[in-house]
Amino acid sequence: MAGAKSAARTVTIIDIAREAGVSKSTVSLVLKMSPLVKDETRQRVTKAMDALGYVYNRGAASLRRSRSDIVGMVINDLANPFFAELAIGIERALQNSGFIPFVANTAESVVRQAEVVRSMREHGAAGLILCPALDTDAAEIERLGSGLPIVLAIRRIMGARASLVVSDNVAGAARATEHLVNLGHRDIAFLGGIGHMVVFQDRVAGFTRAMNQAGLAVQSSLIGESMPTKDGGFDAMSRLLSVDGRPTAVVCFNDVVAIGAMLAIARHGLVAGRDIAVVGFDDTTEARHVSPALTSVSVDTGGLGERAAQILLRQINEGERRLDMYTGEAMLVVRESCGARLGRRIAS
Amino acid sequence: MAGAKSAARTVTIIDIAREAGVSKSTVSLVLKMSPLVKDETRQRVTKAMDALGYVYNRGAASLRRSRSDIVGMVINDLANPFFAELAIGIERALQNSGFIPFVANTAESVVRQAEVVRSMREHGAAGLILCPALDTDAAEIERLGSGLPIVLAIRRIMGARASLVVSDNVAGAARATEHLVNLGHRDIAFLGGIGHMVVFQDRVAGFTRAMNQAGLAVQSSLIGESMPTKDGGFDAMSRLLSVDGRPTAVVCFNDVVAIGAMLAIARHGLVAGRDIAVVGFDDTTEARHVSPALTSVSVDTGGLGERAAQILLRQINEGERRLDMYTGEAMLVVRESCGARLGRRIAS
DNA sequence: GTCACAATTTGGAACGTTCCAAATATATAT
DNA sequence: ATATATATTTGGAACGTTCCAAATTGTGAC
Repeated sequence: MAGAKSAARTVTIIDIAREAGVSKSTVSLVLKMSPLVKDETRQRVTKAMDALGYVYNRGAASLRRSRSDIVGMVINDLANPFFAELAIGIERALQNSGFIPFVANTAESVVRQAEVVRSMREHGAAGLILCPALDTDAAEIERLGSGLPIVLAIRRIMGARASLVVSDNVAGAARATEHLVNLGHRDIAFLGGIGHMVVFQDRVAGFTRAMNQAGLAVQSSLIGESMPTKDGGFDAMSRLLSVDGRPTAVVCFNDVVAIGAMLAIARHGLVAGRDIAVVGFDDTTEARHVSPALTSVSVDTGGLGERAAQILLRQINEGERRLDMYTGEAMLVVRESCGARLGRRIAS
Repeated sequence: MAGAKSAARTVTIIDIAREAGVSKSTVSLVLKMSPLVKDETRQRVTKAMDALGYVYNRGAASLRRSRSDIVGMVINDLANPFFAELAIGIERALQNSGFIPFVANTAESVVRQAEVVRSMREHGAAGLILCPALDTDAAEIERLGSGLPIVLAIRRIMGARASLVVSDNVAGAARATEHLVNLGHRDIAFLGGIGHMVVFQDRVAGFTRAMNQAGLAVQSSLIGESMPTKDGGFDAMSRLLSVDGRPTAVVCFNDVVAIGAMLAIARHGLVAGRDIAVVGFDDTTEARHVSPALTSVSVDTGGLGERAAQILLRQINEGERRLDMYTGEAMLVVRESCGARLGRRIAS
């Protein structure tokens, strides 16, 4: 169809102009939907455009207008469903904004992170949504972001001057803990995550607050750090189980840790939700899929992403210098792994 | 630090030239690592660059050279860990190629797919890796891709003129089926997937071939279509279980379907791997995380992604018109859900 | 037919880079 | 010193768009 164009020189606005018998300026006006151009002209131009198979050159355009329609989205671990959901939320919110996201995965590498951010800047990104890699500090953020609007998502970074979208980790962990307390648990452990992550600190803080409010002490032996992965959760739980006076319930750093922990529980011949109550954090889709289904703190991941996008857009469009901060609500979703559904209350 | 530049006009190659006392051409040479420029000059220039905080404008560059370093990556469902892994594989292979991926999620919408592809072309993408949305046909591919190198991943599309990277669905399904046959199963069902997906057809073909080779008939009642989701798998399995003469084993369209099926099995008071053997397809990370661990056909997802990227790069760099096709090997990974680990052979 | 005004259309001159042909500097041989 | 070759450097002229000020066309009133 359409006759084989051989040499394939790119079709430009000027070719269209010639074909439609107008000037390039007019074509440009048509392109930007200007109300200035007469209807009949507009039609002639659009006809010429798809006759020649024109494709708009955004690069050239943003060179001239010196602003682009690209926003960067830098994710520390796309393989993690939690961050994938976040990314999708961001994309959704960007849908009709006139901006298009540039996604990159850093795999928790600060080096790679610097590379991709640099590349995004070189491509003229108008702003950045960043889920910082594990060892990113405020100085690094400053270095990376200098000048362009940037919103940090999920991982708070002490001292960083940037907008922020996080979930209410303290309240969420507290709520999960309270729930376990109400079910009659007294010996409750916190499992997984590494000490220098702010998210970890926040969640432990919530845990501790709820424990104290219930008049319970938090012994340091009941806070078991680990990598925030399934294997980490498995190991940490195994350690906990091999010791006398094991807890009757655990609040986990996140869902993957919780799932690892449940595996360890099963490996010890115990049943999660019956012998030991487990609750996770983030409420990823996996939480629903494991068996027993995981009770988890839901943070409306997609919603956080959308919010991050909105904040970024506002910052870009209004040239706001003010830093924004949004804390998403955390709700407990009760399923089976905490034992509540069994009507069972495990006394200490 | 670095003194507040107020008006923030962008720093260009020309500013650098002035600062370093050379011409813009020289700066350009430095930028492209040309061996032509004298070492001492090069140093002066680089110094000027980070003194002024220069950031390269790739847009302008690719306008002039009329080729960009962007490749598009269009994924039908990023929330699905399988495709997320694929995406990561692609990104990894692109890492040091000088190209940077532009990722977009279509959420199985053909409309959205057309939009994002268009946007990528407007941004000058040099090529495209496309995991087509569900209802994409050859004509649509033609429309979208016309002109630029494009490789289709995972989902084959009848009649589409494009390079292709898929896993060996026929052999994989056959292998899974044989395994069940060897364990003594006679009544084996195929579960999940929808009839007009080519992937479905291929996997059913492999299933049928293996059954026939074992002298077993495939009754149509034993092929249960469903959406390729957890819920779909749950429903299809439930249907199967409520009927007399239920199968003793099921080959599932993919892992999510299998996980849904296992849920249904549990709901019926049965145990997957003991009462009914289940095998999945794709071997996503989830397969390892469920309990009982899911036996699945592994397709080296990341590897497929890398291969797709390689093919695309070759096509771009060598301007090859020839269409490439790669079929990734499919291996069975035996875990618990098929019962093999129990040493148990379920007689029919 | 002329005037004033609104509605359309239109040539350049940017935007920040690369590329080419040509200029200049440096080294080497005479 | 001169000629020759080699190593560096350098002005434009693109690339495909937008924007501005100015030109052209159309309309209605006189």
